[in-house]
Amino acid sequence: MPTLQQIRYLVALADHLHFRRAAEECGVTQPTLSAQLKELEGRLGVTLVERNRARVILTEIGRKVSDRGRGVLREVEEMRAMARAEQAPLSAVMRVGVVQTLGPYLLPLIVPDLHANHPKLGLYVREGIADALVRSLDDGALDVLFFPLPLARAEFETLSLFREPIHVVIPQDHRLAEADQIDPATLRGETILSLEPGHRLNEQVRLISETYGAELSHDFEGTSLDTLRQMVATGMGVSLMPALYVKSEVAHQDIVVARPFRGAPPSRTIGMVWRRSSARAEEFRLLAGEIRQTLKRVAPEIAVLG
Amino acid sequence: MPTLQQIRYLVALADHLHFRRAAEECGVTQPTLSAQLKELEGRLGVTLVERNRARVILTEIGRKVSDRGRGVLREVEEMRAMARAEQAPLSAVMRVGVVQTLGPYLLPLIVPDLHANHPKLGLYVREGIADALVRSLDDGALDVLFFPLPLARAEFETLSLFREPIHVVIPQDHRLAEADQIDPATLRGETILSLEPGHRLNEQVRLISETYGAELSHDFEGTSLDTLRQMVATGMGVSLMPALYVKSEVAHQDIVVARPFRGAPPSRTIGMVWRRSSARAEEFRLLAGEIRQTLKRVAPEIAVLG
DNA sequence: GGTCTTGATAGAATTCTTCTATTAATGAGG
DNA sequence: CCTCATTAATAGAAGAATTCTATCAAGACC
Repeated sequence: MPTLQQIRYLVALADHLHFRRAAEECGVTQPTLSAQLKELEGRLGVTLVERNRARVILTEIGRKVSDRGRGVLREVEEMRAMARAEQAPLSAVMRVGVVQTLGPYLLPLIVPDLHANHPKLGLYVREGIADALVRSLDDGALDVLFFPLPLARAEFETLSLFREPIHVVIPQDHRLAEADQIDPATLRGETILSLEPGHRLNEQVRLISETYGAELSHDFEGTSLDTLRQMVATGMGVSLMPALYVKSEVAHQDIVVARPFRGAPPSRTIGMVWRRSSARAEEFRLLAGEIRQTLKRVAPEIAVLG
Repeated sequence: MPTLQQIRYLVALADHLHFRRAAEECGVTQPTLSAQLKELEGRLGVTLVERNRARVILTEIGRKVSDRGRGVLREVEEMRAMARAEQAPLSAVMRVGVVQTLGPYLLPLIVPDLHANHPKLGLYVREGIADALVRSLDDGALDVLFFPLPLARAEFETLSLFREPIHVVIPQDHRLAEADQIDPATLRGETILSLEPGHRLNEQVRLISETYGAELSHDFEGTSLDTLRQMVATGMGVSLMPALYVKSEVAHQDIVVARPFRGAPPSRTIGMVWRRSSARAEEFRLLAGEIRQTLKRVAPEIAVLG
């Protein structure tokens, strides 16, 4: 196989048609370039250059090979440029996974700031349910997750971002809507609508329901928080939804209303998760810091952690 | 600069996601591949691979770099293939220069055979007058010439192909047309039309005219043999033209006729010329051999040499 | 808890690359 | 015609790099 160095020498020679000057451009001596060019000819099995003593002429094949060589060197240069760009943190594509119950309501809050501060940071976002995300993170298809904690996996490193209160979502004319805050005890006997199993939020809602003696509906399970909200609006029951969803989709309309719990509200903790072996851990921590700053400003209703 | 070897290793690792197997494919030991990959990461300044002990995962940039690397290796492979194809003689582009008074009448005779025997031989043909052709050969724009000999240039190597008789071309009703062959002495006093200066044929015609006491016309000089033939047809004079042109353009029509000289006819010798330093000399000799064979068959009126 | 597999590491051997010094060939100029 | 300058090739030594063998450390698996 020819070496890149040899290709460099050939291209330089094609440019200068002069051994000494070509060698100079490559920062080597003329015998070095002579020898390597001969070696290249040997490896390719063809004569690339007519050495005329008086003059240097590329053969037809020499011209073709050096043209191709130019392409090779250009590609290698681009490869190096890619790597250089990567070295500046938060300036390359980051493949992000986020649970469905969070992505559409969190990302619009943080992405504008991120984009403004790091215009070269590309976010490739994939939404999914817990299982699929963890698998993708594991096999390297994703770099980092925004995910409900805790997530007990030794090979992952996690970092808490914020605690997001769970609110009660009820029809506007529901009896519970009368109070500004919901006493957990008043949930007893209510029908709670929840997402289908597989969502982390489903488990959490089930837990809260059990704790306060509410009935978890198994007949109707939503595939998204939006369908769940529609179901609540038809009077099929009430639901428990995270604060960022409420902020985004419930607060500004009035078919259903959201009420916080009284006292210490149930909440879910959202954090970032990446492979412990990831090369970009530092970058993720940097990112977390910025996200916290942004959230403190744009979403005071959640408790930023760390 | 990364080396091609390192790129090979990275691509192999990207394929196998396994150091030992990747090393095996590359025909080296695992520590070699490990070390070179680390070296590559050092040179690029980025982490390409997450070394998880349990598993190997490419980083995002690692994927991008290895994809680019695949492109680099492919280009290098094509370069090698080009060189390999070149090694089979008469299978690459040959840049041929030929004098205007010969090209259109010789090449149709020899190209069909050449193409049949060497389908991959590409002939790039450029016609021109002597001076321009010699300059192009000299500076490497052409590989070989078909050219009237002798051509005394120490840096060129020549090889005779054939001797082409010069015929007398005359209007059909001309007094000279009565005989089957022309006695040179009968040319005395005739007006001879010739090509403009710069053509080798012009010099030769002038010489013959002087020898036999004919008048070389300076008022009308043709830029091509075809215009010369038209001028002969209008009765402006007679002309001297080489046998292959006669065969091609005069024999099958009857406004003008061609007559050979009686006895030892004047002739021009056509040969091949290339730079002594050319890498393809052997190929040219091979080519000459085939051309001679072909000409013996398709053009018995010329004397094949060598 | 032992065994197997995997990739990293250390140090030696070898192979490649490059350098300096010199030679051979060519062309220019007196 | 004879130097002088220029150019690329060559030889041999020095230096750099790659690769190898042997070994280690960390998980995975039973």
